[in-house]
Amino acid sequence: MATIRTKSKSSSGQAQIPNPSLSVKRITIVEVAKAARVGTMTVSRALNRPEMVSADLRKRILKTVEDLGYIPNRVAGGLASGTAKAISVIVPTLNHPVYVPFLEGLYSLLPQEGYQILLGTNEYQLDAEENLIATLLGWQPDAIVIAGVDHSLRTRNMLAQARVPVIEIMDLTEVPIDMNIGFSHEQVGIATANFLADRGYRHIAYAGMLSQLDLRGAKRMKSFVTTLKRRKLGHYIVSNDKPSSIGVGKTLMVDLLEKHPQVDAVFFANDDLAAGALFECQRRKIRVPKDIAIVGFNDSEIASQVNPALTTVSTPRFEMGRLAADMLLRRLRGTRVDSARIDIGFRIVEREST
Amino acid sequence: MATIRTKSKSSSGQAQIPNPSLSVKRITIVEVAKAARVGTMTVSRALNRPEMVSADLRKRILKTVEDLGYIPNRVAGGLASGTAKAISVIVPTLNHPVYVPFLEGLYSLLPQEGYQILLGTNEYQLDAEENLIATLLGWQPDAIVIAGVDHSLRTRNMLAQARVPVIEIMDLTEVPIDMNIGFSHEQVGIATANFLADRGYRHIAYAGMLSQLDLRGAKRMKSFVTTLKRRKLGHYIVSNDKPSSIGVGKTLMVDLLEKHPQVDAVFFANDDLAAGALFECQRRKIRVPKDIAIVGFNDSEIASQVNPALTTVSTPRFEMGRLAADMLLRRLRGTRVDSARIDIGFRIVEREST
DNA sequence: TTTGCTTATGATAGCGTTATCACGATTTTT
DNA sequence: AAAAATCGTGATAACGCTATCATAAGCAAA
Repeated sequence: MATIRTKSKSSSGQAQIPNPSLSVKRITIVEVAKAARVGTMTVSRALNRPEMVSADLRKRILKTVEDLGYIPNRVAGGLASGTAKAISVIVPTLNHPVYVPFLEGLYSLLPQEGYQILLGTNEYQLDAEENLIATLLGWQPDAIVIAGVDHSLRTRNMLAQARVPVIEIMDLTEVPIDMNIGFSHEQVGIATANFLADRGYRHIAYAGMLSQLDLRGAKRMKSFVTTLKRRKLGHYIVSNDKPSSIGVGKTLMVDLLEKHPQVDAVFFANDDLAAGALFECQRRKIRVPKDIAIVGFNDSEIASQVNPALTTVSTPRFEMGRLAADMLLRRLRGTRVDSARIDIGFRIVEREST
Repeated sequence: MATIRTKSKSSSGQAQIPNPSLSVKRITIVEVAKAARVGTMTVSRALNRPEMVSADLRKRILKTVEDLGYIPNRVAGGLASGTAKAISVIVPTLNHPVYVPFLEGLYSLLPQEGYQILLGTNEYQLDAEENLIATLLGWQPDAIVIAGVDHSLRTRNMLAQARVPVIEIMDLTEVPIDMNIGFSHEQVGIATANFLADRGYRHIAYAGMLSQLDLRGAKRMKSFVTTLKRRKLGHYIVSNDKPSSIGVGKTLMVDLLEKHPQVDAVFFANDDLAAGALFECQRRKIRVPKDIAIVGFNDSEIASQVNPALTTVSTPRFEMGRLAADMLLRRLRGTRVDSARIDIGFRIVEREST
């Protein structure tokens, strides 16, 4: 099937906007002040602390601002005030269902308080993280949000020296750099192992990425396996180091069935993987949960919609983002934040796949 | 199933970082210059245009920078140079499978060239778009990327007056503000209608959101229906104004089967909706494509993985992002960009659901 | 040798805001 | 009525960097 493009004149001529260097001078606060016959400070106040300016003057200034189409230069304002009204956010990747809901949680609160989010992704490379943080710190953010609690020493130092609120999310640590919101991945592994063992499964596998690529998954895997061992049950591991996706879930399932045909339950590193595995079972007419039970992780939408619906571990990602934003805002307002470390918990959601 | 939290001391005491206002003075370029016994300009050059500084001096300066842990203040630099090295990006929402791959395309090129992405979402509200743009323009971005080609007059004016490269994406228009990369949603509607009609389907439906919430979907729907009419085929529409998701796909399918039981093919506004509908068919033992054919839109991963795999319209989202980034970078480097409007096309991918 | 041309470095003046202090004009208190 | 406090406004000096011009040193050309 060939790519379809519009038949007619597909691409028109030159770009229409002239060279910016020739452009007319932008309107600054000085122009506004002149036009409104006041000082620049009064304009600044009318915009930022309206209650400090008398009602009629404020009205006049706001009208002038509107008429001239003045847009305050945040870069200049940031330099002058020392606070750029920006918050740096570092996540491993956007290409994973976990981080988007978390970001939406942040976006649901921060912009309306005037904060711009500066998003950086390190694509799971720990060394890239250091550069990324240096870059993001250069914007003089008012706070930093970073996924995970396992950072290089240099990263920790840079973050601590930034002398700015830092919040580590998605995982828990006993020694946060500053604030920390998340849940215990070790506990997830234990709970899931017990859940499956209690339901009578005897040959239980973990499937996901390992090592650097999914540090938190590795934590779940470790405690999952330890728990199974303690309960003297068969345990198996299949892994794949490609970025997580439905297709990789299929591969993992194929792999698992080949290597360990006796397996009767699998805990996947996330719901996409679990769904991919489920689809593969459908194709092979393997009955879920009768022949094999599947447990996902995150409670993404897909988990509740497939047939059979997936048992999974519900993690409050949106809420984590919102709570993180809320804690930061309170901290930035100067309010004391009394718990620097919040265990937001998780829940096993039992559906039809176990 | 109760939420599980770590048993022990769940939240520890106070945040560890002291009040920023008490903090020691940050290291600036002046400190570096003093320590390296050079002028500030030489430090600036050593960092930004290393070829302008003699090799030994450069080495000394870079070592000093390293020793002191100096991080250049981009806000100050941006103010001084007039270019903040930032690019504003406006998308409707993150909560939709289309925008993330597009953003990844941008992220695959812009940060490595030193540009920070300033991301804003308007959650589909056109009036929010104006505020958002004003906010983002305040950062003096070097360029602006915006999803869609249908903007309010005010928005168009603000963008044009910003005197900065603007690139509209995801859709095509004859009158771009500046640059434009996308494909024709009208053509998608026509092509899909013809595709289904040619395969013998006679009672064909469109299912998706309508109106403001999905302007581009509405364009597809319109030309889809027009084409069906021209071919004298039955056409039906079901819609729902909740944000698109797998669950909504199920609802739409339920709705459709109830209102128009004679339907034999459906074109969904995206793959998530289509997948949700497919899952509902599975539950009801409706055979796809025998009883009803399903076509999705976007070629997201889920489309190729479900059973039966979904026929869908492949849209190059990542590539669109990458191409947009590439065009912007060339423009920012001063190179002439010879086509201001690119029709990137689409492809119907036939799989098992038709 | 003198002149001119590079090249490497530094001094200085902004960039567009906001913090701060100062100053009248009011209002309140004594 | 005088003194004190409060309020609204503006002048000015940063904020930390880079553009620009000036200068010194080195070297080639005349």
